[in-house]
Amino acid sequence: MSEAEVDDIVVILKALADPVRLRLMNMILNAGEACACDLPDALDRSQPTVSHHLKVLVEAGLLDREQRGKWAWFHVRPERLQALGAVFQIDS
Amino acid sequence: MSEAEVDDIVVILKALADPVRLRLMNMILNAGEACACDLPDALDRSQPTVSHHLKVLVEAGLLDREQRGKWAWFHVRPERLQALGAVFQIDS
DNA sequence: GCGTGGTATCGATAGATGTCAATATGTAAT
DNA sequence: ATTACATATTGACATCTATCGATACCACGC
Repeated sequence: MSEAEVDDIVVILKALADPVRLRLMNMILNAGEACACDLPDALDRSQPTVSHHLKVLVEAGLLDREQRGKWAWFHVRPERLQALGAVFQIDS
Repeated sequence: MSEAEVDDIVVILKALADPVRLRLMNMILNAGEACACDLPDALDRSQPTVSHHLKVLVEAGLLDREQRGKWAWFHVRPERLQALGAVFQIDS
């Protein structure tokens, strides 16, 4: 594992290693997509806090952001999760 | 995903979400086992720092500690890594 | 028991992080 | 343009964390 690869995987892991963000990922995976407007209530966090967590996940490459009218919708990027799996299975 | 399950997975993710600990896991996975005595040099960190990181990994259930004479040896607990995989593949 | 060497814990410190209130920015309808 | 509402950014704060030096705690051989 190169130093760059370690750093990249750490970005993914840090993004997931928070209860709010893990629940976000789980919800969006299960639903297929989610509107930011529903998330503060669903997570019992303020709107700025949710916005912050969404940004972390997008910057880690784990979520895609799509603007629909005034609403922001988010999807999981599965290939980014697979990068995680590759580290801990049959690999060097 | 229950709240307890989220918290448990977050413990695993937090444990892995550090470059030193990720390299530790990778090294021990590849070698099968590792002696604590070799790790400060291998990771370019002080002995207390490495000891701290090993403790975090053991407490997350990711490593087993085995005392052999004066030396401490560590193994990966693969079932704990599989718990991670279960979250992000075919699951609820 | 005593000394030696490996490992863990303590204390301190600098930097990162989660949270929210306040505010700014964006988007669309009127 | 103006209003309304969805989202992002800023600023501040408390908490957590990675790190190391100093020190304590083992396990063994003598």
